[in-house]
Amino acid sequence: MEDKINDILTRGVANVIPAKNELQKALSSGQILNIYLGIDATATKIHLGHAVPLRKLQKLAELGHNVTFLIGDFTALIGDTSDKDTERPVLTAEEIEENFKTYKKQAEKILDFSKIKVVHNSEWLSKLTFKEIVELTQKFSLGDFISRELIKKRLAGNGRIGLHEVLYPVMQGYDSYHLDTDLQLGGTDQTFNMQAGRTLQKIMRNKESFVLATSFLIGTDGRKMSKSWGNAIWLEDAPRDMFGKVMAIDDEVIIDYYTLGTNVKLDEIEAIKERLASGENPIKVKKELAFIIVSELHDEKAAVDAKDYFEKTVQNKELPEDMPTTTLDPDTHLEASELLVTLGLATSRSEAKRLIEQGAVLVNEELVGTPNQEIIPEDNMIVKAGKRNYVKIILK
RNA sequence: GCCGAGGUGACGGAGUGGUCAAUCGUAACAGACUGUAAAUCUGUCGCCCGUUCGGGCUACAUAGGUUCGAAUCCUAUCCUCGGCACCA
Repeated sequence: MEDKINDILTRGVANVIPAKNELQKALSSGQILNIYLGIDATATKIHLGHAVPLRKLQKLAELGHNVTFLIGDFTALIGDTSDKDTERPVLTAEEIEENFKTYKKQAEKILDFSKIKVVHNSEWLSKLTFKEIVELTQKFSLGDFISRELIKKRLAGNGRIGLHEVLYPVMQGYDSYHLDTDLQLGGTDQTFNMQAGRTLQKIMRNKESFVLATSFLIGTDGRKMSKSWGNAIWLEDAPRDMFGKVMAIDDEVIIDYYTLGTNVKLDEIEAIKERLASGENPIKVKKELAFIIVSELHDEKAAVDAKDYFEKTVQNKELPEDMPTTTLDPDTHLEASELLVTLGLATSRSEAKRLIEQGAVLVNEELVGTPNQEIIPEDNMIVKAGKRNYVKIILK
């Protein structure tokens, strides 16, 4: 119990407001807390970084707290046409449900929804009257809003700030009030908005509540893991891809991945840190990490296969046993460049030509020298273009 | 509505009459190297054709036009952004 609380309070935590030890007291008191985490209703894909607060939510649910998963469908329902940057189309209620279904399928790898209540904030936000909204806005100060770094920058430049943007923290704060929240979770980018909930709980209920902001996970290229950078490990990545992506991370972030991306116990992670510090080859540790991540998000069998595949194809440069096959007529005599296109190893003949000229194409382990070299297909002939793409030819 | 800026390849962003299939960065791909699918280095990065070297086609919001020649100039249209105005 104490261990679990300690884990919740330290692992991947960027900030606890008002203070870590206060939250610890609340969590240890035996009291059942109202806890929630909100997501954008447009979200459909989850990556390992998104999963950080989800893991925390799950652990809190396991401790028996009253945990709510909130779908922020209200802004998606009213649309946000003035804010073109974020491309928020108006979604119908059906689309929102559809989105959540895809989201949930992935989130279930981490969350046990039988322990977690799901709500939509349109349920209460759409019912607020203008009078109520005005009263709510009175409780916030514009100064706080514009003193944020990002807003300041936009004000200083000629970036435009829509008035409605001021209302987002207000809405989020009202969510928190409506759920009578004791603790709100979110990524550290949500800290400001989450604090609005504290503000309202204090003013309207005279109740102290907590905000726990989780850290970002570094992506496979060293920058913050993000949808738009293309450096994310997605929960739905196929096991072999996932394994490979983990292997591609910088050695320096191995411990971050253990901490933020797995459920490995903190003291075990300490031991791993020791091993790395003592000069153990990082690739070994990284392989263990990749194995754990794949096991947790898929299953152990998939992890065994992915590890095996990685060792064979990447480390030993062997050909995999189960490579894609294409059936060809024995009479098809094609030029090498054409063959690559028909096999789907290149999208155009120009590309095929380039690959051949770069020495990337092997037929039965033999280098193909020129693009117009004629290839006579044989049964079980293996055509390889680059390190990772191969096709086995089967004759009709 | 008015004024201003602008719409270029996956993205960011140069180019403002020929030397532009279009600088550069990122991403991607290939090769070398490596404990790794990392990093680094090198190369490639519209399509099609002929073995180097070239040739052709399609492209710089859309449609026309000027010109021997346009991503670059003109006209119209559509769209984006910012400011101002209007809002009975």
